[in-house]
Amino acid sequence: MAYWLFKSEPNTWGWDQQVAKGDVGEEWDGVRNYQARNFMRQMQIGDRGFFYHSLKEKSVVGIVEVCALCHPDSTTDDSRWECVDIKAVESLPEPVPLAEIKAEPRLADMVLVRNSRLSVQPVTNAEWRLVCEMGGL
DNA sequence: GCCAACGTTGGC
DNA sequence: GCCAACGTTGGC
Repeated sequence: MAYWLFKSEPNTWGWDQQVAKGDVGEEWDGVRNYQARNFMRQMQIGDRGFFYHSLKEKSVVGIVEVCALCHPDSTTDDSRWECVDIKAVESLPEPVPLAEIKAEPRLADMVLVRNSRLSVQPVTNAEWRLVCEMGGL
């Protein structure tokens, strides 16, 4: 199983909305970036991901699971763009702010630190465990 | 609100 | 195929 990170502007699509969708989940649509799309193509059912709020919050707030493989993005007719579906699994007891991630030397190579603009990112097993721990899981 | 970093576009 | 110009994102 692989780990990922999904980034969203909370005023566009927030964790509360994701949770409200329940086990049905929701398309992670609107991605218009080849790198991000290519990562979504690699995802398998059951892969886990962090849900990150950008802008004012800048925190990892929850954990999601991939519940549908990559398919055409329903928000565009452009066949280049595809996305997976994800569903909320659980909230982090303690959201992990970007500042804490940056302050942790073992997380210095996280894509979130290295390339903050990429909206869908891979996360290593070690990074996953550490951020879960920092979030109180 | 500003600006740096990055990706995309289009002219040559 | 290169590179300048432009647009977008997101941290500060």
